[in-house]
Amino acid sequence: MTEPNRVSPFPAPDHQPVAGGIAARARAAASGGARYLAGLNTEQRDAVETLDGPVLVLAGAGTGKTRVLTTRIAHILSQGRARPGEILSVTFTNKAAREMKTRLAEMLGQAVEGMPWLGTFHSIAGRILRSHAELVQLKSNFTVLDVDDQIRLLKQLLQAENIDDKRWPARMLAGLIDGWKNRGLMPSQVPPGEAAVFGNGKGGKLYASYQERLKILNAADFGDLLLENIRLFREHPDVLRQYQSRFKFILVDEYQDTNVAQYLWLRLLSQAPSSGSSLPGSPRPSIASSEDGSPALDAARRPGDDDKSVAVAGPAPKNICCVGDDDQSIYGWRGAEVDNILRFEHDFPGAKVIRLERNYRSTAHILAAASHLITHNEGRLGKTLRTEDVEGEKVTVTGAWDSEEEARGIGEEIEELQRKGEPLNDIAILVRASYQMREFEDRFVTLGLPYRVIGGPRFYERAEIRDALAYLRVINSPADDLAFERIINVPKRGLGDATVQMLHDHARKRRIPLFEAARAVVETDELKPKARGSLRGLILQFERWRTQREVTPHTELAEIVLDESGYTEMWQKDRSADAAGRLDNLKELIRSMEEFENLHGFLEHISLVMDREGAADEDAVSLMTLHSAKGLEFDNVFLPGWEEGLFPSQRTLDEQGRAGLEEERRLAHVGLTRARRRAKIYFATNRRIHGTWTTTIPSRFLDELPADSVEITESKGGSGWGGAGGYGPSRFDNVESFGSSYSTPGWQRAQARRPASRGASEGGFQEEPSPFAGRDPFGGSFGGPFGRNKRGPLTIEGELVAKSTGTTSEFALGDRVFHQKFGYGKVVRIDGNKLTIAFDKAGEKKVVDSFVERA
DNA sequence: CACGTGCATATCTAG
DNA sequence: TATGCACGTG
Repeated sequence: MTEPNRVSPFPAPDHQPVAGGIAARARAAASGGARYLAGLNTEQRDAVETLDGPVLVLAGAGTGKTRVLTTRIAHILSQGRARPGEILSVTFTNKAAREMKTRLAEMLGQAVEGMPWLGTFHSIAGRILRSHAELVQLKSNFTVLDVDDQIRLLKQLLQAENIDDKRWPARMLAGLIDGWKNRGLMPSQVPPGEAAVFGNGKGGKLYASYQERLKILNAADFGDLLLENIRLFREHPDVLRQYQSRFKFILVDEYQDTNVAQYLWLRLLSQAPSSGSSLPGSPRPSIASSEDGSPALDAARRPGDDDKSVAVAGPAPKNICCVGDDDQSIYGWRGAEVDNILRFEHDFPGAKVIRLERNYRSTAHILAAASHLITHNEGRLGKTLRTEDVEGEKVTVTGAWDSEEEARGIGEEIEELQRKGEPLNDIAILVRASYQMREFEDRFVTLGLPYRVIGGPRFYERAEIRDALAYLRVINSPADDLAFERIINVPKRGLGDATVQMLHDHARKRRIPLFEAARAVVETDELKPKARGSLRGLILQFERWRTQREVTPHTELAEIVLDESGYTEMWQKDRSADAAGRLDNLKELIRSMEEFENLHGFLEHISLVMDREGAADEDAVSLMTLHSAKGLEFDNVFLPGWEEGLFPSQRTLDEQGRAGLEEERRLAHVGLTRARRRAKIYFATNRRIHGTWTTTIPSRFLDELPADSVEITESKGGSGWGGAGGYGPSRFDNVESFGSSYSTPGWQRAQARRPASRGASEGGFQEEPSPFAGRDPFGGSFGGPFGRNKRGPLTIEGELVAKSTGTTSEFALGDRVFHQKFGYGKVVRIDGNKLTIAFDKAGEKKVVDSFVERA
């Protein structure tokens, strides 16, 4: 604080009073000659310093996007252009929001408590909605429904309408409704043709009644958080104006992923407060009349002014800055509109477009491969990434006979890297579809190679977490029917469908909540004595918990509830493999409750911000889908499964045609650009699809890589068919049948390298047993594509275990053990540090002893 | 009502 | 192949 006198004009932000104020600290930092600007390149600096008017920052992969965003915020603050509470900064994921907060804190020197409007689209929209809930027929304590609740509710509606939910699954309707909401459509705005496709023309009506039900339940789904927010703004211009003048600056991360609803929301907020009367009506309005008073933040207007005086001071500039990369738009299927970013200059006239093209992440070869690949897309804004890094290793392309060999090859390469001292944390395997992961998991388990799966079911989507939350929700609001219904018979209490149906009927007739209905029904003889007693017991328990709530801390209460309800016991008794993990999750849930003031506060935020962040300290290979890899980077990246049908996915091609292909290509681009030093692509000639082996052809994307940056290598795990590795015999040999696409230099070389003596050129491998089946040099089975001897005698696997210690195992034959993935089992064979275990559920498996513990 | 069996089905997946 | 769900039986 070199200039303490300048601190006083800045009242602490309205929401989170912070001693010392971020703005003040930022400005103090700035007084040292804007140190935060040092180290930025010209474009980055331009992106940070262009504060007035709309700005689109096209930030290619690895060009320092987050850095620009956070520095820009620091810059705004230090220039005194706005207070922390006047900057709206939106991201898609909690993770991204957290990261920005952390980086900002580093930059400004302390925890960032004072950025109340930095968050995800949903959390911010939800927060605005809560302050004005009554204007959209909700109460401020409305519940945010998760997908499960949503489905349950829709099922009820389908039943009421007598629609066969087999022909018309609730899931499908949920998808449609979600899609409509993503596009900003209220029930009345859905094109009649579209509404009719579901349930013999009842789709639109169902959507409408679903919305009605939500209001009655005082609930909103994720889509509503934005959609209702838009409605709020449209129907109450005064409220809109309030936010328009509050937010002096808007920043948007990953703009290419925004959907129409988010676009509309941003557009409303980014308009000047006084022109708020002309509201967008159509989903894609163009902003007329904005050239007039665009930039011009009056130099006289300092942030010391309060909102009111600013509003009077004249039209606020549309200081919106969107950062994104059209080449990384991979969520089209989720409603994202690449169009939003492609049309930015049109939507925000006078916009300045800044391209960040200097890549700080990857070596030249990797970057060349990724850039060249992506040029095959047509609809793009166009960027040319460049690097000053070394050339590095070429991108490798390796063919494997089948997916098992692929996994073996990658496993071996990883062990080689490991021997060279490469940390496993710097290695990732990125797959197109999650089912590809299994093969790698199996392989790593046998190798004793630590790995972690990123993505998958999110923490709060897990059944045990939602069950636990449902108990708490019922305690918190007795009228939460969906929660009550969820746990009424969990654990089993003998209260099945019949009972629930009865309660429903009663509740509907009397127009009372289910819980209320239950209370009434137990006083009657309508239920059998057993069910009645059981239900009464449950009601009494809830009433007791509600009383306890007044005197017990909420974390403790949660423990009591889980305990007394028998829920914990239910999982303790469960002997399935994941039961232990579920109990851990419950503990984790209770631990996370500590961060909140009370039960109510916890529940209000839970569905929006719960994230599981697994223990990441351990050194392990990361395994994830390409989608969940976005935003991450690793030194070494393996990209298996580059085959037609799988990648690009046939289904995407069928459903989306050319657009689908382009999105798949962007996915490939994302995959490659995750790599800092090594990118290794694999494809298999044979892959099992739903149980049957199919011969595949290499992905067309391989042909789109620049020959100069690619090296064709042999599979390291290729001992399977004579150690030759190379390319599997397939119809692929018949180049003519694929036209010219396989005549690229890379392929010619690939062809040339193939062992001619193998003479495996006649197709038809799908039907005929491979001539090489069983011919592996170790005399064992090689687990070829025909599935024989899959779990045969000791194979070469044994030799691949790099870290066999030679010490004898601490386990004895017959020991009862537990394994994270396979559950409980008995040791039936010991071989050094490798155990063969007969698992109760998973059958016989060979694992390394460090992966099991005594049960 | 709880449990077992048979059958259809099969991407990616934020909030 | 494997999982989830819808139905039928004990």
